[in-house]
Amino acid sequence: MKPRNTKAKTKIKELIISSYTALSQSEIQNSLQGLCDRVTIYRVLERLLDEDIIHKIVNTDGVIKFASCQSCSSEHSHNHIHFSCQKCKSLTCLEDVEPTYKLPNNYKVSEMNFTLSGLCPQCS
Amino acid sequence: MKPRNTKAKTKIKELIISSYTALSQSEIQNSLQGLCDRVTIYRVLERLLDEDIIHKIVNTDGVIKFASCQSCSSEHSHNHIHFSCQKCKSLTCLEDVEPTYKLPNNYKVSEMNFTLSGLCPQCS
DNA sequence: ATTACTTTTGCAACATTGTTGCATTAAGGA
DNA sequence: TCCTTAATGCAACAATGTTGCAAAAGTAAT
Ligand SMILES: [Mn+2]
Ligand SMILES: [Mn+2]
Ligand SMILES: [Zn+2]
Ligand SMILES: [Zn+2]
Repeated sequence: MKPRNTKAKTKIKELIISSYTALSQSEIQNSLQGLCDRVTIYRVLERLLDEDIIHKIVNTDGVIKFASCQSCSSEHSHNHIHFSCQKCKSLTCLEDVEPTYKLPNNYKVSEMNFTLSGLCPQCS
Repeated sequence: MKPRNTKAKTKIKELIISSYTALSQSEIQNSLQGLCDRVTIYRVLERLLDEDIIHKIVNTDGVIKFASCQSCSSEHSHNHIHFSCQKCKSLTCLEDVEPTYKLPNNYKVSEMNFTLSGLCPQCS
C-alpha cells in the first residue's frame, strides 16, 4: 500500500498544518467548499493519522478534532494538554504542558486524552 | 419545575449507582430491556445531571458515558482521572487520582476531562 | 505518451447517536 | 378523587461516521 498524493489529501494536510486550532471533519468540509466528497475527508484523515502527520483529539463535547503533530517527529507521543474554549469554541494544543499524576498499580497506560475547558486568553 | 420520581428515572439512577463502570446511553438501553423509550433515557440522564446525581465523561473514542457522583456531595467537582480499558472497554472513575499541571497565564479553567487509556488491572 | 497496476474517490445506502414537537400519560399534592 | 404539570412515547429529523462497489486518477514502467 503505497500512499498517493491527491488534491484532497494535499489540501486537507495543508489546512490542518496551517491552522492554529484543531479542526473537525465538518470544519474541514466547510473550508474545502466541495473540493471532495464528505467520505473522502474521513478517509484522508485516517491516512494522515496513519502517517503520523496529524493527531486526534476528543473534545469535551465528544466532537473529534484533528491537529498537526509538532513535537513527535522523533517519537510519536502526545502527552500534552488541550484547551477547549467555551466561548470561541476553539480547541488548541498546549504542546508544552504535560500533566503529572500518580496512578494505582496494575494500570498500563498507552494513551492519554486531557482537555481543559474554560476561557482562552483571547476570550477572557 | 418540581422533579418527579418515575419508573424510568428510578431504574436508570439505580443502574448507574450500582455500576462499577461508567455507562453509555446504549448500555443503559440494553439493560432496561424496553422499560422506556430511547428518548426518555436521554431526558432522564439530563435530569440526573442537573440534580448532581451523576456526571458525564467523554470516552477516548468520543462515546459519552455516565457515572454516579461519589465525592461531590459537599461541592460539585470532578477533577479526577478516568481510565478507559482498551480490552474490556470499561471506563472507570479513579476518584482518588487528581493530576497536577502548570498552565500558561490567562487561561481560565472551569472543567477538566482527563482520560487515560490502556489496560485495566483485570486485563493486564 | 501510452500502458498497466492499484490507490483513491464519489455515490448511494446504511447505522448510530442525539434532538425536537406534540399529543397522551401519570406523579403527587390539594 | 381531582387538578396541575412533569414526564413519556412516537414520529420525524439532523449530524456523524461507515461500507460496498464501480469509476477515476496517481505512479512507475514501457
Ligand atoms: Mn494536540
Ligand atoms: Mn468520574
Ligand atoms: Zn476562546
Ligand atoms: Zn479491562
